[in-house]
Amino acid sequence: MASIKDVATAAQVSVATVSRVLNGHPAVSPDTRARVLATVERLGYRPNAVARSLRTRRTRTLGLVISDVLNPFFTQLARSVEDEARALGYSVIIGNADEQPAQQDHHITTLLERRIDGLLVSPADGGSPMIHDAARRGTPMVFVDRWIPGLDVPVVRADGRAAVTGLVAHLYALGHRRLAMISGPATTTTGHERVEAFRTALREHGLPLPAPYLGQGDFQADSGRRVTEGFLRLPEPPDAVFAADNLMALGAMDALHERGLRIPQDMALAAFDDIPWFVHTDPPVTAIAQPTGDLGRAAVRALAERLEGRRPPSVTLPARLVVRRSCGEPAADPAPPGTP
Amino acid sequence: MASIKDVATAAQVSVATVSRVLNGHPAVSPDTRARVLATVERLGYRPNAVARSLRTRRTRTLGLVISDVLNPFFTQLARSVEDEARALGYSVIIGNADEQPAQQDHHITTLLERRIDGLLVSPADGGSPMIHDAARRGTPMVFVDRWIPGLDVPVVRADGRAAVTGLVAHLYALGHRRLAMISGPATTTTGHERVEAFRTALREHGLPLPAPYLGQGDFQADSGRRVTEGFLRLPEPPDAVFAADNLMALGAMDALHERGLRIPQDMALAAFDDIPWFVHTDPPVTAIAQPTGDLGRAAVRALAERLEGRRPPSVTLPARLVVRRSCGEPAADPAPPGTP
DNA sequence: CCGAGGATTGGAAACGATTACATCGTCGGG
DNA sequence: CCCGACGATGTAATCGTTTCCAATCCTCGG
Repeated sequence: MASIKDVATAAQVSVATVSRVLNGHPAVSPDTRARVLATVERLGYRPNAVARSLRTRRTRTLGLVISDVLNPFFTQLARSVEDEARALGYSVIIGNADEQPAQQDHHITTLLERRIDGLLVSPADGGSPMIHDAARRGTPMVFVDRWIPGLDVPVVRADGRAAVTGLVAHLYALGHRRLAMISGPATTTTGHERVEAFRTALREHGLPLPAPYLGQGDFQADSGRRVTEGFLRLPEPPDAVFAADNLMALGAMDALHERGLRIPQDMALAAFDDIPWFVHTDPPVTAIAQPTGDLGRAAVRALAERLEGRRPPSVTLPARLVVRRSCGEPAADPAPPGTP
Repeated sequence: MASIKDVATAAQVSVATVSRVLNGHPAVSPDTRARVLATVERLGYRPNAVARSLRTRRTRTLGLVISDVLNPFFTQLARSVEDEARALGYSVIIGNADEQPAQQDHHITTLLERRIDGLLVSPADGGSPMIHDAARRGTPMVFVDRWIPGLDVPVVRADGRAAVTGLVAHLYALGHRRLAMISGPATTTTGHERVEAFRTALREHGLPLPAPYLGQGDFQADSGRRVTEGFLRLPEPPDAVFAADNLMALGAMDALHERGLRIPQDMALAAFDDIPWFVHTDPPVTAIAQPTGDLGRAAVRALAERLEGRRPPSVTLPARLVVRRSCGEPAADPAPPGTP
């Protein structure tokens, strides 16, 4: 493959001049520029980003480590991250941790070896030594959605507490009193936070959250199914289940359908994270929607600021309740009454 | 950040020796090795993959250009590609074309500049000059799912024709006679091929495919909705619709639900591409399932072979019909009667 | 006791760009 | 008429590795 030297030779100029033309440096005479460009075209020359990065010590690449590509929430996030990054002139390398800390660390390692300019992470666990390490060494970093407490790293996330409160009120109003929850891993901030919000909201309505009504999931569909089956075996099963993410809600639906139970008559169901398919499920699922696109874009912008030397603040955006039919009657139409 | 030179100095050896230790070269004495490794550890040294790639002219990175990250089919594909690539020691950079040739070319350009070792593409259109160019220059390349005719590039894909025939038979058996289709862009091979398979299958049953019953979509949900609305405005609307991908099927469901029409009583619906959510929609959607994971893995293996200098053959795997309830009664259980 | 040959190790040349600095005309002002 | 400045270009160092080749030091057989 042709190198800058080949172009220089063919155009009868020095490599410095070719480089200047390619980088739009002003100090090049118009006809030299034209000659170089013509030669570039003729040889089909493509600059070698590897060499360029070695010299400039910048790759114009961002790393994004997410916990699960198959989760539509993260897919949408990745999508908006990529869009915004492209607009800012960056490429994105996505690493899928699959909710496994080991894989997450593998990705972080290779991303750092590749000398990405900055890192966007939604940590799969609370204490990855690799992330601590990266943060300590000053890798420009921003957390999205989930974060690790105690690190001086900006966090871009949605606050679902108000929406959870709204959801509990909604369930209460519909007559549900035995509310259960399928939680995410306690090691993730979102896993922990959503449970706390739920517990608090229940307390405000004078409802308990007995231990058997709090099932431990791992944000994957199977765990939702397993926990739901556990609920159903209880002497007094809950009459409403709140899943801490969309995949576990899916698992819960599986379990209920399998037993021939109807939603919401036999059991109400709600989920954290809204996804396009929730409109089409049977019944449509009431969910708490995060402003996913905004999260991704804000995270990239924050990271870009860090790369320019500034210290961007954390960003918290509101989530909102989207009422559909999986908790009971109302829902004349899918217009969201939740927080704005 | 510490470089190999720093390690060499600190360990009192030459950079050559450090490099040998790092690459597992045998000609290093055990205690030198130990000393170097200790130093690496102490300094927290991370090899610079950029410099390494410049020297070795390999990046151990594969590029994957897909047409739409939000489409679960491609997400799953990306997932399996990444898994297999990781197993083979490669990283993957994903580029999302969003069904836009311009964005596709942008991604291919930057991937080539980054000197990825090989390229996996599911082209968004039929004639991208950029792809032709890359192929002509000998970039190791493999097409997945979609391909561009006339290029000497291996194709890894699923053949849906048998399954489409099965689907039409299924619809016919259920009494549907006015079958319509929402097709993908004619410029994509899959778009074209699925229509032809459908048309052929109809002919075998003595059914016509009148022009108004063939709606042009673009593989995105909105187009499915739009085309379906068109069908409904026809003097004699179809009684069954086959969408050429899952997103357009989603759009079709939207359109039908909005008008208060029931599936399958008012209109049967089937889709190409099976996705986890089709089990939970109202009603569950009959679909043609591609062996997505196998496709991704086979594609990576083919590309890896090309990188080792061999010339892997194209691979075609069968798709199969998964009968659910969106076309009519039967479906005692979701066991697929289609092709094996 | 000597040279061959193996085991270790170091020196230095790439890889393909960017960029500080030097060079060389040319030209306008004093 | 001379000088400093400016515009256009070239030279060469540099980024952090890998790897070819040579040098060194032993060990051992003859």
